[in-house]
Amino acid sequence: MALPKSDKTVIIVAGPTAVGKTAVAIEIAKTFGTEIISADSRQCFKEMNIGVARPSIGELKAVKHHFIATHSVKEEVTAVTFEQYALQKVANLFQHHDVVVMTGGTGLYIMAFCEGLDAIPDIPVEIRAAIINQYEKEGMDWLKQEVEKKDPQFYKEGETQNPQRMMRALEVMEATGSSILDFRKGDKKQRPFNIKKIGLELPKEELKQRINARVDKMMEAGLLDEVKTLLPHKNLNALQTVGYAEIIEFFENKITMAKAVEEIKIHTRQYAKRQMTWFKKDKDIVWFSPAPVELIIATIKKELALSPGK
RNA sequence: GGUGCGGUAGCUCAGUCGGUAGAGCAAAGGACUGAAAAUCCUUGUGUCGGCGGUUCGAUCCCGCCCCACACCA
Repeated sequence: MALPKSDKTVIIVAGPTAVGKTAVAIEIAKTFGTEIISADSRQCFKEMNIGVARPSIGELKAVKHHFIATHSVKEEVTAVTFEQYALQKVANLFQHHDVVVMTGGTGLYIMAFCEGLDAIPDIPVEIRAAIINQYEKEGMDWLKQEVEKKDPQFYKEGETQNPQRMMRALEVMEATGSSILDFRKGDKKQRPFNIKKIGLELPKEELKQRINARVDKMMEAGLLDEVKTLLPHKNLNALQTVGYAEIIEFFENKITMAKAVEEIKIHTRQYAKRQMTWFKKDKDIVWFSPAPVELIIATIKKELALSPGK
């Protein structure tokens, strides 16, 4: 590609939950006198704080963060929302900074930012609602029949056991008349800036202990109260979240509090593993231990000095 | 001490009218293009409490013992 090389760089700090991304990102941002964009599908909600491990007030003050507590759980936030938000934000920040830091654990959001998503027309809300409604009433068999009938290609190649993917395929077909497969070009967009990706990882046992400790701290910090105020919204997508779903079950007397806490720990571990599976596939990521930060920063500085365009 | 009910996968439990056993959860691995902290896929595992007896064959039937729980004393 003959695109002119940019002297602007986004440093992305990825990794599993509870590995210590926030602290590292803040140190990097301080080093470069810049700001942070959070790539987290749950920390963007202003009603969710304790349970999503939002950075502390002190941390947020130390370095300006974006996409934190910017949206309401009542809004629909997706990977596309993030892609647009982050591209806009980065463009603004580059007016005064050469480096911007992005950190977060939502792999799809980071991918959307770095490579873009294939353009698919917006789906009218009525179509989506009707499909969800009917799926809830008639179940997977109905969904499969519909997709098999209307988008046989997807039925052959897609994940026919996965209701979310099947409903997505169906809504695209019904709204556009074309298969979602035809929209998936899979080509990666070029961004007008450089991207450096670093990953943070810890030995499994150590991460487990950090997760356990963090969950206990969340309980002490008042997770129960936070979830209680969100009970009226329990069906919203934002509330389908580790740490919230389990406490909701407790409030509904389905499980004990001890059980809820135990399940949060387990589900957080499973989530961390899924994150690692995603990020390990990305060969652009250079992996580090979260400590010492100095090593990470020294490596970044060296790379930036070598990087073309400046 | 007596009676009852149990002891089966890491956990909760199902099952075998006698032919060496299975679900859910957990665990391990994976996928992922507009719900992604979501959703989905794949895969183990067992001296079936112990010792005897009956039987061609016992985890299943019988006896004794051990352990847990409940009730009665």
